[in-house]
Amino acid sequence: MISPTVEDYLKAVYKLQIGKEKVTTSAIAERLNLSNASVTSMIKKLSRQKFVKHISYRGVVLTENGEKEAINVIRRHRLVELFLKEILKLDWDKVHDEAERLEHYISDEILDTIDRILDYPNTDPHGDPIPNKNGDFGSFPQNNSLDDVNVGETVIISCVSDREPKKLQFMLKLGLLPGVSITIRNRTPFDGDMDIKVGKSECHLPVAVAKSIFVTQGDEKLKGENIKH
Amino acid sequence: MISPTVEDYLKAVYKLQIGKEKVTTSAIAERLNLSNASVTSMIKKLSRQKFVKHISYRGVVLTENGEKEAINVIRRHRLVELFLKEILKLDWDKVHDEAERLEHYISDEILDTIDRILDYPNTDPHGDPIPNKNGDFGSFPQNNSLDDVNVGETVIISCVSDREPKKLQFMLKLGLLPGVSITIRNRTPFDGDMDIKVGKSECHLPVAVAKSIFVTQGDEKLKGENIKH
DNA sequence: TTTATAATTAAGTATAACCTAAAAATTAGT
DNA sequence: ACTAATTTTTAGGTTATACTTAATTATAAA
Repeated sequence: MISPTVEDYLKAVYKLQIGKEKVTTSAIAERLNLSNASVTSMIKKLSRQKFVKHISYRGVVLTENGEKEAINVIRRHRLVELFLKEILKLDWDKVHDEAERLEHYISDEILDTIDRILDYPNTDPHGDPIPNKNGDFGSFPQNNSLDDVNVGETVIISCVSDREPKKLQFMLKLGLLPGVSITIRNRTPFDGDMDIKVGKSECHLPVAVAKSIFVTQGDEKLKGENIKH
Repeated sequence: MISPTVEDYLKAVYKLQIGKEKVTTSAIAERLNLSNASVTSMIKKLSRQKFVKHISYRGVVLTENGEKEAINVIRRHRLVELFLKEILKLDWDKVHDEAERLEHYISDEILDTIDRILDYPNTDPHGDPIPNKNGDFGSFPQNNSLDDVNVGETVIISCVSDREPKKLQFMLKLGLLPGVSITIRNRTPFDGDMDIKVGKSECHLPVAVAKSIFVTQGDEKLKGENIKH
């Protein structure tokens, strides 16, 4: 069996690996808030178990099997999140932390069931894609950070980063949810904060929040078809 | 925090304590399949944490707090079982094992929610009572083992023991579910097997199964009002 | 009162996951 | 290319949880 801790490492490597070909020890250490030494020794274990390929001093890459396991945890996490939100009506900003625990204890049978109940969804409550049972994510349009969008442009929120309940509550208050269209009105020089239009109202967005919101161009096809709020 | 293992011990003590005033080390050891020595050392730990009162060589009793925690785990277990059966439509004989794991990881908030969704039920899928949030079980009529019922009597199944999927599948096949009325037709001498009438059909019941079925007298009020199959 | 049974203590194993400090390898700056 | 700074690894722990067998001690039964 694969321990919760190992699952967390695999998930971390998977996420850090996106767009790169190697993941460094210190990147993992930083993400999981551990010392480099701890990470090195866990890497050795993961390597022994053939979840990663490790070249000393050169970082790690997930093996095919490691990636399979990582995607599986992500699938469990995101399906559980959506289940908690849609079926149990848990608050948007709370589902992440609950799923973070439960993802390690959901059996395949239960997972299949909630997948069916939710009608095989493609995105979780934050807009992140849910891989299907085979580990395929389907095709999603390119995402940019809202922080990188030019003044005057109109974009659609595709997903928001999920780990900070405080930020999520703030976004919820402003209606900044996946699927929502917004226009950049203005940018404050120096600090990078922005004024945006959401629906009919205007509001001010700290740059830290903008960095946590990912968007697609307004004219592109809406990301995901089953977004439910 | 209270570990899954400790929760299992508390549950075991609680169940063994019913009808007795002390629980012995060996009774716990037998139920959990552990050596007496292991149990003794865990008892010391539980005692330090004030979950049990232990008098050396004389057995243990749950403290008020220990009982509270035990009932809480039982509540989580039974609500999860019912949730899995009623909402996720998991097979009757599978819910016990799944709940055995999940009971340790369900937050209060999620538990409250499933309690509400199930409309504050009183009994789990095997007919066992579910304590409410305050730890009260409500009043349930006296249960006897089907094995103790005389030939000719008609009784209603109140609950069945939940830990043996094989037995549960057998009962399910014969329609022996909580709430169902049965009549004892005949008993085989020596082995104690019985012939019973369930609905319109007659069937033969091994004594081992009869011992796992608990019943109330047919004329008494039906145990629990919210039994759903 | 001896004997059988049950419970406890002693001593140790196994696993999992983490740490600091020191050493070694790599990378960056000049 | 060489030195310095940074990163990674190794060495050598710690802590926590939960289990074991074998030997001892206490209790209960004959």
